[in-house]
Amino acid sequence: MSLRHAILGILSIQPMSGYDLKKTIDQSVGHFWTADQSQVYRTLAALVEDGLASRRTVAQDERPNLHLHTVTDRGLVALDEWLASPLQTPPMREPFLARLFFADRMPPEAIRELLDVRRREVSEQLAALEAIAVSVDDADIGQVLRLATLANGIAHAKTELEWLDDTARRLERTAP
Amino acid sequence: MSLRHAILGILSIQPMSGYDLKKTIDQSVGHFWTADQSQVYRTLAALVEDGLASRRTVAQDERPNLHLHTVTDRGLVALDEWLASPLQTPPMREPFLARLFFADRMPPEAIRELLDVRRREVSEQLAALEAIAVSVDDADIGQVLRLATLANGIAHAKTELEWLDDTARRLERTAP
DNA sequence: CACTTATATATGCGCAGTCCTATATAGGTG
DNA sequence: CACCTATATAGGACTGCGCATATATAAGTG
Repeated sequence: MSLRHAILGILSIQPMSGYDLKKTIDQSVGHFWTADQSQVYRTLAALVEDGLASRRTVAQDERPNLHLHTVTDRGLVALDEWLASPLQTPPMREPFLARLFFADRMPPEAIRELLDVRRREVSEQLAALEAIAVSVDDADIGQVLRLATLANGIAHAKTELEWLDDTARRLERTAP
Repeated sequence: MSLRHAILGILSIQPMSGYDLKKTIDQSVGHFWTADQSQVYRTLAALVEDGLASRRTVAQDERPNLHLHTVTDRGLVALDEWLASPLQTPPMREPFLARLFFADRMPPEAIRELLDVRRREVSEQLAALEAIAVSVDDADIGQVLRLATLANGIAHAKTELEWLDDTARRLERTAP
């Protein structure tokens, strides 16, 4: 649904090829959005088709040609409409919690292991986020907002780790 | 992917009709999973097709007939295999953060409003979760795990609210 | 020369899920 | 009697997306 809009947003800051767009998504907004490579190209094609972006083939000497994508005026309007449109909370779907909910079918040590694996994953995520985050003084609104999205991921990762500790403790107190 | 398994899990606790299953999903696991009604029926049909569940038509006097679904032995095996299988973290997708990331295209008061709307939504979610949560002493492992999934939602909701406060404060300090 | 890697774009296949609509039974309400 | 609500099941159309694969250019490596 809003990969379209995320792409419009990125292209509105910096026109680029599908290839660079995929890399930008992974690097700059990867902490709150992911996109399959083929889906990026498909979505770009759809945006051009709908007149929200335009493409210009750029010949390169030492690399294959690329399509440079730029947001059109109509694209900017669509982007701003999306930004101003009512928030619709996406359907909750937490596969890890789904497992935990039914995990009492497994022996206690398997449950502990499940929590441990989760802890390792979240720890890695947290480390990756903290490696990106930099404190900025004298920031403009855009920088503050972008940093806030990072801070969001960091805060939730820390909460998840605390909750894992708490849950593991409760389990130890319960398991025989 | 794991609606199949969530359904197997629920049916392993209590055999029921598709209709009741949909209600159970909304009420009991709604804080970490949602499912469309038609998808519930389709998934049930697929489970029966694959021999993981069986259905028995139950005639009712004062209501339409229903299909009572029970997990088969093979279904229980599939459920346990899923529980023991490696966790695969789902792709990150946070539409709200996506918006916030590009929100500096909007005037400051629209950004404030975006944060406020989010705060109201999360507050409601938190209230709903806290209304369900009950403290239980003398709980078995299953109860501890089920409560933990609730506690997870509550912890993250609180974190989100704190982060919203923090972000709003930073914005006030930045905006002219 | 064959192979691998990076750059760059794109299609085919198929699944899971959403939205909408249809169908049927039965009780309650105006 | 018409209408609404709850119970109960299900199909059609469509979308977004993931995975695999194909294609092409060019540089570097063994």
